[in-house]
Amino acid sequence: MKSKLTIQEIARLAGVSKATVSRVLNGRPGVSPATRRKVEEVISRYSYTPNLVARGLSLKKTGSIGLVVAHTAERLSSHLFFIEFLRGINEVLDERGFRLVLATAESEDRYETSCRAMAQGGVVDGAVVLGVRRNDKRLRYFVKAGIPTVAVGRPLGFPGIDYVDADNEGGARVATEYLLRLGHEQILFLNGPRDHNASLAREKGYRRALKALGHKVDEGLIVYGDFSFESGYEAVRRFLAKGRKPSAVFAASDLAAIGAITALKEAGIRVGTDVSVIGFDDIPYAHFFDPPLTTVHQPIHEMGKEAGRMLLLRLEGDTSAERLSKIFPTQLVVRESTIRG
Amino acid sequence: MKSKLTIQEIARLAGVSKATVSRVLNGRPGVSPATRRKVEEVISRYSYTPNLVARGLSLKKTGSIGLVVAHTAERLSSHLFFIEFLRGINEVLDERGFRLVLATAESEDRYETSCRAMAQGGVVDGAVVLGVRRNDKRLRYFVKAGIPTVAVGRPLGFPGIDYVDADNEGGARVATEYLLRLGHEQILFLNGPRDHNASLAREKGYRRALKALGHKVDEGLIVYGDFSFESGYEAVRRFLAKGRKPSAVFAASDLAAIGAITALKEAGIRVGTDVSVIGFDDIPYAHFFDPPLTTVHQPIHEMGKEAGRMLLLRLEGDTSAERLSKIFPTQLVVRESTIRG
DNA sequence: CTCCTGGCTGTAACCGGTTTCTAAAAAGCT
DNA sequence: AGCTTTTTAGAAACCGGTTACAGCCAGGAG
Repeated sequence: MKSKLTIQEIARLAGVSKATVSRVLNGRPGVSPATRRKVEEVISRYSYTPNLVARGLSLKKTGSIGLVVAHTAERLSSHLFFIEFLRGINEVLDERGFRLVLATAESEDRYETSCRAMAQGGVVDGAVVLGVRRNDKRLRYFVKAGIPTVAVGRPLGFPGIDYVDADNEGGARVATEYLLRLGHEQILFLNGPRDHNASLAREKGYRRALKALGHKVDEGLIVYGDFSFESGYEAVRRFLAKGRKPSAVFAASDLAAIGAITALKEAGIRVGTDVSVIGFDDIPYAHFFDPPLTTVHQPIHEMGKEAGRMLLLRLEGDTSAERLSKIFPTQLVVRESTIRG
Repeated sequence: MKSKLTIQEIARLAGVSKATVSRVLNGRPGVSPATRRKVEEVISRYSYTPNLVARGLSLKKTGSIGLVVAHTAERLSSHLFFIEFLRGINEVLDERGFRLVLATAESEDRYETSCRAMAQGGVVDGAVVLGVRRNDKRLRYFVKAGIPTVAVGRPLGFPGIDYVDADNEGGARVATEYLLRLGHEQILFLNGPRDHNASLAREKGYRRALKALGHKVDEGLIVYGDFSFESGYEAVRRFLAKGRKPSAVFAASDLAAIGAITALKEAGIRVGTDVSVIGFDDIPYAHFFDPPLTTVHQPIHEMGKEAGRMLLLRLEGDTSAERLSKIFPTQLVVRESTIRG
């Protein structure tokens, strides 16, 4: 069994003290060129790497960032969001040597304990919280622990927290207006969960569009779900079962839109001809669907990168009280699930 | 600014020593009920949580598991694999209080340094490596550092490493035989990268099926790609450009299969009628495609859970030299991208 | 030649926990 | 009551780094 090399051991082998080795490792001044070379030689010969946990304890910096993502159970839509976001943020953080630590769980309570451990246990220097909700408990933990945090989605109730968000309201509004201009009157809105901040913003956009174009809001056309395929599917089935038939469907996620399309197809209704459907997210598969899905695009990858940049800024000492935030524009991508205008 | 609570501080507040607080925290014996209650009271009043980094240094256990995943650039197929796998393994690990730390990068060299830091820096107790290749460098790092590691995919060249894998060979064989029985003669095989172990196994299955049913292998029908949509799309275009027309396509990933279908459609070839296409993976969207994709299903979620269990076993002291491994059966899921038999 | 300055290096304290060892106190036994 | 055994609790060492501080030595100025 190889006993791990310690800085002490390297010091002994190089005939110097721990302090000197540490200085060499961190490129600090105060070491003569000759000694430096000698130590470096030993380090590379034994291919020594310092123990990051010990360093972390000493510096009170771990080099890890927590990525907190809602219990993932069956939420494919958030999955795709997650993966794109992950790629974006990792790109930025990895460049600076930060690692990502995941906090994600299926059940609410486990979720909470792992969040708490992460926030208070000092295992992360910063955190990114995905899919913030009203009065988000997870966010509260990080704030209380004094850990720099970036929220993805507007963190209502946390005035000091930096965030990135997509222009959910604008996107929903543009999509709804587009449907209205196509001549649709009855637009079924399949929203996400009631307490999800993004849902609120999208609903606002939906309502605004109707008002702006002089329509009344029919509350019976607004349905809440959880962004999933099933929730879209079931909502449309229930709607049809009541004997009503939507002229258009606007879903707050692509997955729910696909669910809706599936239900419509089953009922013999032709999507893109008899009825229009618009989704939200523009997941990478949206243009492979049958029919290719018209949807509201969010620049998720960019949002991930920006979240990473904000966090780095804070970690590298930007103590300005100024709250950082960036809202990314969304864009309607017209494909074939909407009727031709 | 709140100065973080330390065990020292709690000890002072409770009027005992650090050692006693530590014993209470870890439920160790040797503390009288009265003292224990007193300490617990203080802990909960100040809602103190021990610093996990310090604990990690002392115990030489961090409670973190590294999840190493190939540079994700544009590999959507692996993304979906990744997310499903993640859910599975997290389910098992979270239950035991382990965190997941990601090592993933876009560029090869960054990837390597972050892997090395993870392996040698003592930040993880164990590791899971996804998508192993021939002579995998990443795997080597972990082995050298003596960190328990589970590979996903058969780790050729690492006889001692535990692994989970899908029955790639069997799956490919069954799919190919199915196509042959449908009467297809010219089966274009869109494989993954040459050095990917899963690719090798799938190719073996493809060849075996042909031999078993008395067909010759036409080497010109085997093409290597990278599992991506584009690679499937381009491969089929090139094939068609040569004036050849496949009677069936078997792709080593669903994404590549979709790419192939797209190229075929563009050429006016009807999939499921003129030609059959089979994918591999059964990504969650496979049945939404047009046409719904016939594919080889892998129980990714289960594989994730099993990888987690293996790792836990090792971490909890199973030092048996016996190599652990589990091969999960794959299953052909027939939908509508193959012609009716 | 002495003194001062500045560069190099080592010692020791510290980060916040765990654990071994030992002393004191309490309990058990005759 | 006196002695042994057991329980309880604290002191101190340790995990593997970083860093403040102090000492040493060489070179330059006076």
